[in-house]
Amino acid sequence: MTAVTIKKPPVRDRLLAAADELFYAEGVHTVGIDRVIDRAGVAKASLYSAFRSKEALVRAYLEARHERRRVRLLHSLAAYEDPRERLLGVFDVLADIATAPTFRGCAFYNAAAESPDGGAVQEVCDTTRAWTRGLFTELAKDAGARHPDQLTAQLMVLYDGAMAGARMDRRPQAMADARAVAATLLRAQLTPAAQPVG
Amino acid sequence: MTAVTIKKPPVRDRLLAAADELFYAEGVHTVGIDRVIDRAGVAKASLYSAFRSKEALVRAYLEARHERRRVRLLHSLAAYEDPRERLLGVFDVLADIATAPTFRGCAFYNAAAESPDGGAVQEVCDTTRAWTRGLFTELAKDAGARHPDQLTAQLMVLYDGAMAGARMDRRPQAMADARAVAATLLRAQLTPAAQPVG
DNA sequence: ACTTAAGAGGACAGTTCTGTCGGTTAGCGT
DNA sequence: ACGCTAACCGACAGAACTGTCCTCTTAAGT
Repeated sequence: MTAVTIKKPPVRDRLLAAADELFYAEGVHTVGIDRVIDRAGVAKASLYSAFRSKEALVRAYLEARHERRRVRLLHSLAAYEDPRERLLGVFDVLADIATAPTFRGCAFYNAAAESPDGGAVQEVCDTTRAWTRGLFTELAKDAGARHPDQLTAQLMVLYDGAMAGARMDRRPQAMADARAVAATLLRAQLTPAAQPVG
Repeated sequence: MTAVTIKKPPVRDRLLAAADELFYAEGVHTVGIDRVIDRAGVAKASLYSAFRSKEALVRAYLEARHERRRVRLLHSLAAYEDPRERLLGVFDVLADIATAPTFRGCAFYNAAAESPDGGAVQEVCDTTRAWTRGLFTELAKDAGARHPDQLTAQLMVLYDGAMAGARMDRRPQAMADARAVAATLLRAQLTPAAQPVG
């Protein structure tokens, strides 16, 4: 053996790519293993050697989604100079995502809708949402918000609502609506005249 | 025949009640017919005489949900005098709904997440959302909003986001967050100083 | 050239799902 | 008392699903 570097065959990647397309487009429960291995061009035994079970594949699919979105967001936001623009830039990225013809809403919410509570899916969702919340808090602080935690909670509502609305109404414009609301909220948190919300 | 009034046996109601609990709690695709008829205490043949197929049962389940929510909303909102309070009252109703231990987000979004696009589920969702949108528009006009259509779009984002956030984070407080944002938006649409968002 | 391991392909078991059908029981009006 | 219908029970067909296992091919390393 020549000090093999843990060996990383493209089998895993092909499986994840196939799972990503199918699971997102039709739901993790609707799509069976056979469909995935067919599209990946992989034997069933190979799948079960790469992943313990279908649930493990679903989990990996969601984690890969999260990682890609994380990178994309951070990369896009890095281009902004003004911290307020940067915060609103999140919704510009979402608008981009929602215009894709394959867009079908939040992969995590979708998976959670058809998965048992307390399972692996919920775990990944919690992690993902915690990261998003942390991002918003950071952005809110950088933008000079007076109540970053409150603004974070409100931005999460906008984030979730924009994703859900764009999906259900097939209307990417929902992202712009959310962005407009976010701009209003941010302005209110910077203007000294705003009163605390009760 | 004694001018039978289309006959309405309780079988259908028991089926719908069982379907409501199970489909909402675990997802329409996860729950099989056998589980439904078990809980309803109904024979399988009875189910298929009352509904053409499982899809028809799912559709009826969603339509019944919509009807109940419609009645509940209209009834609750009728108690308000001030039209602005009435608009925000929608989110108070949602807060009530989200505190129920069985709350698991929007039944329509959940069903859509695991159903093929363009099917019966999407149809019911479209109808439901159109009604909700109409309600918001009406409330926005009554409240004296300057741009009712714009406000409606934003309220839809808040509605969707509150439902999604409360579900994913197991945090009914998201409804209050959305209400606070709605109050800010409404105030901005009434104050002459607000500038158009764009 | 030989060895070895990875992966394709597919059969298989065991379960579960939807939808249908026959046989039987209970209730209800007449 | 009788007949009719609604509904229960269960068996069944046919398909689809997850996960395991076995065989054959292929490619890479020595």
